Amino acid sequence: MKADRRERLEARARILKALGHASRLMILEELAGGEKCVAELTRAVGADMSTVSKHLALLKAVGLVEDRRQGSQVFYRLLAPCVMGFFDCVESVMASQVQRQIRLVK
Amino acid sequence: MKADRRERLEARARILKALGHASRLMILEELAGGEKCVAELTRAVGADMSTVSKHLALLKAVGLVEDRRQGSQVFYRLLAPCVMGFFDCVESVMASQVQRQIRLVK
DNA sequence: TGCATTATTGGCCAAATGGCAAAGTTTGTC
DNA sequence: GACAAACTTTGCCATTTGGCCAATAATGCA
Repeated sequence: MKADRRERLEARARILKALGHASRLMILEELAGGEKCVAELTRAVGADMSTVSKHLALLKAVGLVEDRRQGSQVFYRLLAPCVMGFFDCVESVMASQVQRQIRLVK
Repeated sequence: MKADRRERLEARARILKALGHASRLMILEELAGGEKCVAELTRAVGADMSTVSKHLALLKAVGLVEDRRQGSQVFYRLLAPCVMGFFDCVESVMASQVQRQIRLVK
């Protein structure tokens, strides 16, 4: 079915879209080093806590992180460490982009 | 430097963001099978050609694809086949999401 | 119970995104 | 040059996004 493919692609797109923001990437990088509470992540990102909380809600909604309440704090942890492996590929895209720019200048 | 990290993350985010759309994923999937002209991609995506052209411009801007004019046609090809490897990871996120839903129902 | 701490939610606004239609560009053909 | 074909760009519009602030939970402690 054609609509079937669409749906699968949209599900994938939702997850990849969640990765398409610098603050969320920073959060994931932090979480790659172990679980952290919202306050810690807020400090790392450098935005309002409400903003960070929304980013976390989004990451959770797509299944990239999980949360755990402990007392008055909420700890988040990375559910899909494999996403960290994306970066090598992304870096290579960035690098070849630089090469192309150089070629254009020459 | 702190701003340095931000910048790197934003560069990464731009590329990942470009992957966060079903139509663009479909385009990339098509291109994974070899270069294709805009008309072919338009047919595959099922949107207006102008819309597809914009998606292609975006993918090109972030360095994921390259274009080549041949006569009146423009052919696009995938520059970073490694992005296709993301999907396994993304699928695993989707799968564990389903598992979590099932756990909630039980 | 009252109050502080930690986090989430709702309200609001500016900016970005994605879509089609119409106009413009480039190439090939007559 | 005129016309068609293949794309791209521009214009416009509706929707989404991301940010802060203020208000609302939820927990811990005196």
